[in-house]
Amino acid sequence: MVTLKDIAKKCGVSVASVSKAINHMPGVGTQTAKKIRETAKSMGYLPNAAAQALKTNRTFIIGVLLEDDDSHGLLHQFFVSVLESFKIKMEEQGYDLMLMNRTVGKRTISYLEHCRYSNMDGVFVACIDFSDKELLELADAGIPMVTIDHTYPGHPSVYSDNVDGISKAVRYAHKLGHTRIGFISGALAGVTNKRFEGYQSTLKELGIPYRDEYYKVSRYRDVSLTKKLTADLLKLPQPPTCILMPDDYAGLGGLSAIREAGLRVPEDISVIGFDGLEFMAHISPRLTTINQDTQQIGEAAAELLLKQIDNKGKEALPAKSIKVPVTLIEGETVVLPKKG
Amino acid sequence: MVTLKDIAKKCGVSVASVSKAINHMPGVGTQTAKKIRETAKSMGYLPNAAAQALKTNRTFIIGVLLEDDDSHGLLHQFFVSVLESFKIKMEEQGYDLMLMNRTVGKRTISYLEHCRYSNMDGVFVACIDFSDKELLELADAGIPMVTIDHTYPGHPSVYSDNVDGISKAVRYAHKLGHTRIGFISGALAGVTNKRFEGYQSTLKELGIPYRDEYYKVSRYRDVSLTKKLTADLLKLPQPPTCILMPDDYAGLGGLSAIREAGLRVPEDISVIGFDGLEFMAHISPRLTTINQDTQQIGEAAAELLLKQIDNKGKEALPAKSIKVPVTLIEGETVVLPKKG
DNA sequence: AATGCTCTATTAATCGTTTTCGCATCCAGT
DNA sequence: ACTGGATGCGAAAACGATTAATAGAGCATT
Repeated sequence: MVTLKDIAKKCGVSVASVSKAINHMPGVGTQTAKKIRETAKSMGYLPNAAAQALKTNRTFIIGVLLEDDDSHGLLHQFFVSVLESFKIKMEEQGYDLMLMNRTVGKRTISYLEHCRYSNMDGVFVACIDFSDKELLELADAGIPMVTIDHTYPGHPSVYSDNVDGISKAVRYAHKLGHTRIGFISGALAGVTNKRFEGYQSTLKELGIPYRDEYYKVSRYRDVSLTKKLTADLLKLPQPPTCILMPDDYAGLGGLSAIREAGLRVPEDISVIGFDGLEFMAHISPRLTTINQDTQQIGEAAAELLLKQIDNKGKEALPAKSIKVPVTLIEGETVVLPKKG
Repeated sequence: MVTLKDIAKKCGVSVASVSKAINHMPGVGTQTAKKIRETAKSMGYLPNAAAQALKTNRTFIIGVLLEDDDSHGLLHQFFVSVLESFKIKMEEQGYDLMLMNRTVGKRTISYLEHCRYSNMDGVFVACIDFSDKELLELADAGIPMVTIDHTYPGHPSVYSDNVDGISKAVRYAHKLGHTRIGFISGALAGVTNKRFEGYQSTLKELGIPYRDEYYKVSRYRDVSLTKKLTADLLKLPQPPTCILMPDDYAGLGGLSAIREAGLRVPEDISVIGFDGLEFMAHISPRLTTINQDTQQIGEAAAELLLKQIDNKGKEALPAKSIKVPVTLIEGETVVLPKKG
């Protein structure tokens, strides 16, 4: 392994000069600096991250927290898409992404401990259960952090315009003639509340009375629960003609319940999803859904996190959050309702 | 931040003793050691990873290479599932996973450089293009490495029993009465060759003549190319009655081509996928497919990598690889062929 | 010629650990 | 009482980098 010392010896200068030359710091002659940099390159020098971290207290490591209830965060298409975009942006700035966890070598540690142990410069959080004690602890630790879909006091976050998303869905269904619009939401949380708000307010705006039996609480990405709740909706004496799903993936359960009830989508029942997962475009019928702009979300998250990191130590930033607009993707699952 | 020094001061002992006590090394009295460990815990001591890495030359960081042609490795369900399982196993042993990349801070570096810079203890590689120059460079660097689906000389790997997988598919189709069995494979590579081998040999065994026009080369996960090739197969004067797809995801393209040709699955054409992706179980018709045991693959990969890491410096291991059995998941996409 | 200034380059301290080595101390065995 | 081997502990040298302080050289100004 080539170290500063090796380069120093070869160039006949001190280690300090080499360090300065390589980092483009003042205090080294132009000629010397050039020569140093050249030999460094020719020797294939690479700084030692550990040594740098130890000395500078900066690791350029970002922790990624993608936990799900069933610990399958990485399988969550939506979050992974956001992560991809986040990753690209962060890498441009020289950061590495490390997956966080609660077990470092047999014994269990907390997220915060893992964070401190690895000396992470910041944390990216996208998950389901934001009320987790460990997350709160992490949020309180003063480590730069950005969250998706949920805001912790003192930290910035990025989220889709959920109110508008559901509103767009309801309006679209209404435009095509639906008035009996059911809504199966995810578990109760910030995002869900916003969506419910959009649901209620848009119904009101359109002059459609809110019917409590048309609203069900499922869980995000839970296919079987969503399937069951969809079946329940279909059993109502006067079932909805259009159903909004918690998300595309859970929506698969909804579609399956409808099939099993002997009904067809969209001829008998219309369905609208949420997320805009890639693979949904390839299955039949193509799901009409509210698309979350994962690329923009990821980039915004990166930006906010970088800003926080740069600002560390100075007065706290006003923790600005960013709301990302959503769009409706017109698929094949919404048509005029049958007369009934 | 609590350091060994702080603990030493509080306990009235030397830093050396503290270090030894905490690491359960001999050379410290039982009493002293106990006291040291207790105060360490009470002070909330956590070792500094950078310092440890610098001193010991071990980082407990594993690089994860999940690149795809279109750089969407994380979106690849199959690989991500394997990664999940790998991750759990590695974390148990105290390792952290870091996503690898080619850009660290503006300038582009190679995988190998990234690896060296961060001082990774090992690398997990799962991707498509194994002939990438940079990968070869990485494989030659003598860093512990494990690959999925491809074997580099000198390194262990884990892969599904691809020969048997396709063989199972062909046999299953044959058992249900198919003799015109088409095969759309992924791009030519190790895995594909194995599968083709299984295809040919099983046909032969069953006494079905191999027909070149029934074999097409697509690319893994490529929906639109697979769609086109499926359409081509259907246009044959005597099209196959059952088609094996490169993988479940690409298979969506196949299904879509069949629909667009005005045919139905499975009534008109039977289809068999490969992978056993989770979400496939939720769409209709449920895809009959060859399931890869992602959990076992991930665990095996972890095991092999750990063994290599432990063995570092000693004589090279015989680079044992592991073949993981596959199973056929009976879905709804294969039935008796129509007479024709 | 003395003074002051700018520039370059070096010395040395430091980050938090691990680990080798040496010095006491203590006890058993003679 | 003396030797010899454990045993417990500390001093100090690394690991590879950054950075403040410092010293020397060169040049211009008075």
